[in-house]
Amino acid sequence: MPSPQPPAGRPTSKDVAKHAGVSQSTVSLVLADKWRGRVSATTVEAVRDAASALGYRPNTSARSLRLGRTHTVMLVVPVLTSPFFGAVHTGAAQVAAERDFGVVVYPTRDGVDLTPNPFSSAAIDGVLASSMAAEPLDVLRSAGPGTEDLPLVMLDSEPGRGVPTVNDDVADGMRALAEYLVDLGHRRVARLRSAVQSWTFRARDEAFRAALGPAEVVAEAHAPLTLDGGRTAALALLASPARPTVLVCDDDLQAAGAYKAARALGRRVPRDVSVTGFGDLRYARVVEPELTTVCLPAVELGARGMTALLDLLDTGDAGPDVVLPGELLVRGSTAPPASG
Amino acid sequence: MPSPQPPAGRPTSKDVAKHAGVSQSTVSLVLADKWRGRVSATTVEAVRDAASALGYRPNTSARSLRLGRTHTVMLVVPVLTSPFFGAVHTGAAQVAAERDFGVVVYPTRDGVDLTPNPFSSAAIDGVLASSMAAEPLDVLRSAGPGTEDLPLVMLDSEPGRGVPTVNDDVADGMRALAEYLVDLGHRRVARLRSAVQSWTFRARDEAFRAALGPAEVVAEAHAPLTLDGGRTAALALLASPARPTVLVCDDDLQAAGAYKAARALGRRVPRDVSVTGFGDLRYARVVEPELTTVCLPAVELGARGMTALLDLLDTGDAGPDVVLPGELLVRGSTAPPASG
DNA sequence: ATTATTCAGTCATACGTATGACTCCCGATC
DNA sequence: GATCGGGAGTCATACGTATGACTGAATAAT
Repeated sequence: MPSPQPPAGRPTSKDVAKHAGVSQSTVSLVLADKWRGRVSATTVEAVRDAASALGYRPNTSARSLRLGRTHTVMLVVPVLTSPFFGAVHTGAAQVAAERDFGVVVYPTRDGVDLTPNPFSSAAIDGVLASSMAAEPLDVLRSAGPGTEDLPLVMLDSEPGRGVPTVNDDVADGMRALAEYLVDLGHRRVARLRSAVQSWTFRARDEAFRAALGPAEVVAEAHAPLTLDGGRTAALALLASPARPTVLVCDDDLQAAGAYKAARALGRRVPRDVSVTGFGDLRYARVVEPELTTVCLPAVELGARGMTALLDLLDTGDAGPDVVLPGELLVRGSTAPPASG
Repeated sequence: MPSPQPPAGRPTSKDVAKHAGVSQSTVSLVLADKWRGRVSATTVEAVRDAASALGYRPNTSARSLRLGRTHTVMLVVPVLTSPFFGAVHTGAAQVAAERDFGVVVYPTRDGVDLTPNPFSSAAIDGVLASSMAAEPLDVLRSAGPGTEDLPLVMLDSEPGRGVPTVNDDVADGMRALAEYLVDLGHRRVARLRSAVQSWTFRARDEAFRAALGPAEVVAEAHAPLTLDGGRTAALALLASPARPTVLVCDDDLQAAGAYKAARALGRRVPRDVSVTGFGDLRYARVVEPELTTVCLPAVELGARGMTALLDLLDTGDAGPDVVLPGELLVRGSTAPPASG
């Protein structure tokens, strides 16, 4: 006949208390490091010993219930398969882990908006949202009651709209790129832009055009940030009667597609036409010739964004908007234009 | 003088109860769909109306505390920046969302093992772990007390060790690849393998060798699954005195590196040397010529894995081990060996 | 010697939900 | 007329934690 099992589930603070010969409150105090002036050093020691002896880990649900905070935030990204957003996630997750926060990632599937409502199933203290198609505030508002005032930090979004932002300095990168191309001698530029018209893409384009000086954009197309999107659009641009000498893409993967278009048309990169990308996570160095591109600090973007969000949660202030510098990486896909 | 604010936080089941003129229990019963035989149809209606009128969403922490289950699982992957694991995540997240589970992702950083203990900060009902360097069971055991018996499903791990698995049929893909290469006329094969020696890589290699027939592996190297890892190792393999006519890589990114090595040595792909990859998420079609590779159904892998895990949680049974077919995709990087 | 202060803890309660045990009422059965 | 059965709900409690209010003893100040 089996003796009545002691529960033997995960140990609770009560178990620790019993083991250390104190009350549950004391355990809680000690483990929350709020015992100064309330508990003696020897008791603190005893509680700590008991806790580690039993392998005690506080119950997250109970703590969340009590404190009204879940210690979990949501990261909103367009897709999960992009190395760029993977890197953003990496940076964000690292900071979150250091500050003992969990991260749940929600993919918007590239513009398809938030359905089903992701906030319904997860208990979230805040949101770190990166470049979305719709206005972030609208998105949150439409996500159901109780979410309007969820603390929010935006990545790569327009500053100064009442939401803290952490951005790449896309403008600076594009400016450097424009100046470099002009110096090479390019005057007729084709632009292969993103199909989705979010702020960050508009900002890039404006900065680029503003820095073109003697050169001008003679052809332009919009396409998804994919290999095939880039290839198809580039096919048209390269055949443009305006005869652009360089193709400036909004994304490295688009640029890789442009390579294929150029090849299909019998044009050599960079001899017959130069190509540039944007982003530089993985693709830029895979292709041949390696791609001249603007490198964005994706890991740091995620890290700084998460830092701002957690600061916002802890202190009510996310700190000043952050702008991280991009960097122009000159590689093999750009050359002076073919004469003529 | 401000009137004493009604709390005005998120509405609770008690608020719904008051609004509907019933007790909190009744609300709970109705919303959990357990009212049959206990609540009349009209009351059910009233409760539902009140709930949606107030925008009530149950408090996840309280529910978790009460039920002892968090409705959250952890997905363990080597890295976050890989399109392959991004796709696994996509599939897993989708299934989880459908069954109202949250997913938190934990990256092991490619073999660096689980530190700090990820299970301490998150409250988790189960783990879906994909190809890790260490034995999964050891990893879980070492993750601290209380985690040894966490429900677990493994992706791409050896079946029959007491843990439910969901695998790609890597063996079949490799067999098809070997036969294809032999048919092309290749006899001297170089193998560029993963640096980490987990089961899935061993299984691939064994299947490949077993199907080689008249051909044989004349050179072999281990390297990280990166561009530079592939390039460096391929440089040595291609210079091997055994003069392999084809380079079979464990990963598409490695294969892209091999392209660069070949180019550096003045060898053309596929005229002078054929190259094959493995995985096929994004990189395989970016490179030129496009890569002959074995395509793995990453999204479905994640989806089936999550399905198995949630079944395990719900019914105590994960169902039979799953094996998903891989597919040989013949593209431009393979050709008959150069004569001689 | 009395009062005030500090120290070292404990008590009790609340967070929001889910559920077994209970009550009450009305119609049917014996 | 007394008993039963079941329909329609409510009550009370537990989950594990955190914390403001309290207590008792010892020490310091007056």
